[in-house]
Amino acid sequence: MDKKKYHNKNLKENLINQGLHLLNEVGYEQFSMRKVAKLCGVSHNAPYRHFVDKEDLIKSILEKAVKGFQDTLLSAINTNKGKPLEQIKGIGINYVNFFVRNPEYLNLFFNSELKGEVYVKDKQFSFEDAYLFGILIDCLDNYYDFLGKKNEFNPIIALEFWSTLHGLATFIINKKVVFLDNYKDYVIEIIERLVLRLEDK
Amino acid sequence: MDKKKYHNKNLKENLINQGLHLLNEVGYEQFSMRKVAKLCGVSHNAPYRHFVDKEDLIKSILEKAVKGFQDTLLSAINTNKGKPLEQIKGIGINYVNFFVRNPEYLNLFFNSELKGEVYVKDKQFSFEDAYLFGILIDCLDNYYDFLGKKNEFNPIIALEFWSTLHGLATFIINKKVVFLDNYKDYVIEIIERLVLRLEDK
DNA sequence: CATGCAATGTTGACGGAGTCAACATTGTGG
DNA sequence: CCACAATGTTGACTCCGTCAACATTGCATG
Repeated sequence: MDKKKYHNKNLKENLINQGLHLLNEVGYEQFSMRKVAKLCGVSHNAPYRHFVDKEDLIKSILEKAVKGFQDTLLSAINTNKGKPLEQIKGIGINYVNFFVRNPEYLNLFFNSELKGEVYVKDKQFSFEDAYLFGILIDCLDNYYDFLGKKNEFNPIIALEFWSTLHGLATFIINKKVVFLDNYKDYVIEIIERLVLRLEDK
Repeated sequence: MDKKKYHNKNLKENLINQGLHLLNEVGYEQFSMRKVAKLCGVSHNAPYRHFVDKEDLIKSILEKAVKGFQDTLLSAINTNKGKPLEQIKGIGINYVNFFVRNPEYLNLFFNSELKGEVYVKDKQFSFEDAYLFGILIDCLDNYYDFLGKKNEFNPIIALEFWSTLHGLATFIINKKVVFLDNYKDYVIEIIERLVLRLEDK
């Protein structure tokens, strides 16, 4: 084919895709610019024509990975249309599941900046990354609307909900908590405790 | 002094201390075996007489760092003797504060294994790392005792409490949530919401 | 169509890193 | 006192990120 061509035409996209695979396979520590270049059948310096440095490439890889994350959350919404409570539970479960299946991303998503768009600006605080939590917050907001008390929605509730999911995912991935049978049941239990409180106050 | 001596007598301890400082100053990414060796005024291979590899040295550094973490939590207990509720709140605040002041440790503590001693073994799940959460769980257990319903203590409550704190710390450190004024007030608010539920059920 | 420049890719080099092997020094127990 | 284990040094190897110099390609402009 055109494998031997000097100009690749879409090397940039290739680097991102191969980089994504490499990251999943060997993890962040073993990830290297030169390995990605080799996977693309290109010299060790070719990537530098498309990314200013390693961090830049990784950032692009993460943007793609985040899309997968968002799809996971959105699927919980789409399979529970008209049932906002079920949507919330589904998002919680899928949030944890995603990181259990892709543990490498847990740190990468939250350590680097990605796109730092402000999502919600409250009088108390602001959520700084629409990519990562926009869906969850919209969903909670929607639930309050469903309950007929839209104006009672307090962003701090979203923050607490989100924090709990995230901590839980962290501990499960790193085996700080080991569930003796399927962990999903306990994730659901915690989510239900959280949801219960949403109604209360 | 005895700087020039061939045998250092306590190089191992020195490597851990200098390594701790280096880790705090330059972060995990920039941390290197050779830099630590240089800080100790020793050849680049001397550390290998005391640690089998880089991971081994870092593990030792973390064991020391965890002691600082535990001290932070214990201070909340000691300054609130006889007031278990205040102890819990204090632990929550100090937990978040510790990682805000030492953001490097957030990932290091929870990604590597440290000492994987099982702390609580329940019929549902087990907490696998006494170092990291033993104090918090004891404190919650103690609070239930104080309330006169010791047998109602459900480990899943500890898991939820702990997860929330951890997620919160993660988001604050990585600026996913930016508090417009002092973040501590909001941490307290979330902790109080958590504590409130401890009494309920 | 020619040509010249920007975009893209290659080669080579550099220093920093982890770690292995061979060697040097020291401290200690018999 | 001496042999051996413990500890430290030197040098080498490979991998890595990245810079500089050079090569090739494709496209726009005349």
